Amino acid sequence: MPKDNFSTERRATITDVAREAGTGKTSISRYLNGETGVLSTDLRERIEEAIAKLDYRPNQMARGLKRGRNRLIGMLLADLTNPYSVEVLQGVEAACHAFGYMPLICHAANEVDLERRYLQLLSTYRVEGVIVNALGVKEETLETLASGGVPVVLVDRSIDGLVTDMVGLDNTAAVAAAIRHLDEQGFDELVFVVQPFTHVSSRRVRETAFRDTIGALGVSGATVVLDLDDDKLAAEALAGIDTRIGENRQRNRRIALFAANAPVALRVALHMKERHGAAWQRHVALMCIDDSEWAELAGMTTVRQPTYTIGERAVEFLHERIEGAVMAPRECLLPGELVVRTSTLAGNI
Amino acid sequence: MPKDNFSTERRATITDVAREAGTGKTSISRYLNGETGVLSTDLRERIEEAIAKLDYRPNQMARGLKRGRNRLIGMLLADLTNPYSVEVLQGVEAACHAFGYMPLICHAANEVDLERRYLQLLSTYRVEGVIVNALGVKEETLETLASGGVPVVLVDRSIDGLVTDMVGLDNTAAVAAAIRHLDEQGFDELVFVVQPFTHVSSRRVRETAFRDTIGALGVSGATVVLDLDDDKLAAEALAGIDTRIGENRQRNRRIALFAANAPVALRVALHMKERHGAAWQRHVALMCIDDSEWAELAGMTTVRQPTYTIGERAVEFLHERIEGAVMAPRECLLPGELVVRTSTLAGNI
DNA sequence: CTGTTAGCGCATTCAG
DNA sequence: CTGAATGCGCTAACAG
Repeated sequence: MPKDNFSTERRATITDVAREAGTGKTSISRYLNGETGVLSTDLRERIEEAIAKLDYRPNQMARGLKRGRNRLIGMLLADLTNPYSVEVLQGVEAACHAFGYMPLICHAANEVDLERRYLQLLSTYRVEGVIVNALGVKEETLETLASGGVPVVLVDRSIDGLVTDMVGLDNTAAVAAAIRHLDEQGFDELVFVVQPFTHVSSRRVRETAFRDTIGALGVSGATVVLDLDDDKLAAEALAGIDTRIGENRQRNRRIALFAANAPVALRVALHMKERHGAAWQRHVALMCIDDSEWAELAGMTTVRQPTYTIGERAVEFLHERIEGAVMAPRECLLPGELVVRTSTLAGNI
Repeated sequence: MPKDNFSTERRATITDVAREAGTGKTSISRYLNGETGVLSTDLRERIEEAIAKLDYRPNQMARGLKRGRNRLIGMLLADLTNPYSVEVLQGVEAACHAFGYMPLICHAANEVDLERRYLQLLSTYRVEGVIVNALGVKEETLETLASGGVPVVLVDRSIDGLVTDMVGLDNTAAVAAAIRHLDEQGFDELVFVVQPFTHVSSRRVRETAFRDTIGALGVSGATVVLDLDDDKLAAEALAGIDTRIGENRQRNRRIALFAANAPVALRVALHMKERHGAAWQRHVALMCIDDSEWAELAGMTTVRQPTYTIGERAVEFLHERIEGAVMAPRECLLPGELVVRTSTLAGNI
């Protein structure tokens, strides 16, 4: 407990400190801003004492008001439930610290309305920039921010009609690598399982890459859309997968399921377990993009995204823009890493 | 895009709006604060027009500076990697919205230093209250906040020497229920696996409850400390568990592992898988507190915490304090729910 | 019903 | 080297 902190209610202000130190506010301000060497040793000591005694902390709000910059940046996340988001977040946080920013984290919980509300809120807090990983915000919503001089960098997905910096996985390469692996392991038929993808660029790119790659490789396969938010549709999709598996079995063809991300993979896995029991992995091969914590436990092959780096890079881009860099929008596509586990190994199925 | 938003750089201020609407700032302020009915229809319309035209957004910072309250509350999380945290967070967010707060989320990534830094940062941003789920912050650190008039509510764990509102799981009851279940299923020996628990109250309580309950029930058992941050120590602990399993096997006694939380359970599960192969669950029964997403996939029995409610309740408590409620510190212990899955069923092992 | 005035806590000229 | 004065955007008295 700070000595005799009698001022139990109001926090000390710069004025209090100045009075306590027997000087003017300016000197305190100078001290705070590290304009050291410009202050006599004597004065500096008095200031330090006063600050300690009063347990003074400069008010960032007031500071921001004056300077016009509050070191706040917004981070809009579509879904913290997805480990991907948390991992990216860690990179963002680390980088923020390095640059002296404070991230204002907004979790939209997959609700488009919330996304819009948060974006507005962020703008009222005058964040200096925004990192967006959103589900459905429209170009216009972000555009008003951007045209207000607030830099925006997109993570994982781009947004139609909006040209800004963006950083994410090199989906095309990742999908191709995955399929090549599956092909090498001798699977005859691939099923790509993905959430409704028309409005989410990364899903769209993955799906396209899937079709392109199997086409190029001459592997047979199809896309199945799995809507995790609609039980009825989901059930149908899963049933469809079951039939497909059955057919291929009969014809003695080896089939592999390729989930577009971890949530999809989990849903599929749960279904397969329900259908085939605890040993479901002996019946069907499953792999996915995103290396979630249970992947190792399930022995599931995945493509690991460089999530941490993605977060860092996003902040770097943002920082440059905040500092006034003016250049054409950049797109940073980082490579994924194929993590082969038993689920897709030739001998296993 | 807002009409002729020429002011591409500076955001419009209340003064701009006043000028545009041909009135004074006060009226604008009144309009913003919903003091409607106090404004003539004509004036109100002009204000609305001006606001729309200028795409004006009140500056929360300035607002907070004046009012002395910025509607910001801090949320300090020890570890977002733990699904528990994310779930609590969702409750917090929902409640914040209901009350009109904006949560400033700080993720300490299990680093005590970061926790302290964040707490300081929060105080410089003049948050109106703080919700803390921390690993190692000391009583003093929080005390300076609390004595500065900033309400604090603790989540999941209490802190020695600090008396504040706290909300979490009823650990004692949860552990007892779990052990009763294990006992009913005929396990002869229980091993409680927990991270170093001396400094984390919830772990301590769980461990005590474990010993008390097996004592009362006359079940044999022991506690094993598993330090997830120290590979060497962890390996030893896991080896210890292995021996224990071996011994009990020889004597034909049925043994069950009870992990104190999800991260511990995952670590144990991975080890068992490595040791006994994919069918490890046929060799050893494992259950834990925290119902993570992979628990269902692994068919693992758990105690599900009312995470969402915990988050909500925390905000409610905080809100009351912020509104000035003065009363003795409260402790809100919510009941867990035993989720029985195959991992601990009598016939399974 | 409406506008004027005076700060909130701080950083920044500009004079000593 | 130091301090007094000014204003950031906004709200809250206080007058009209």
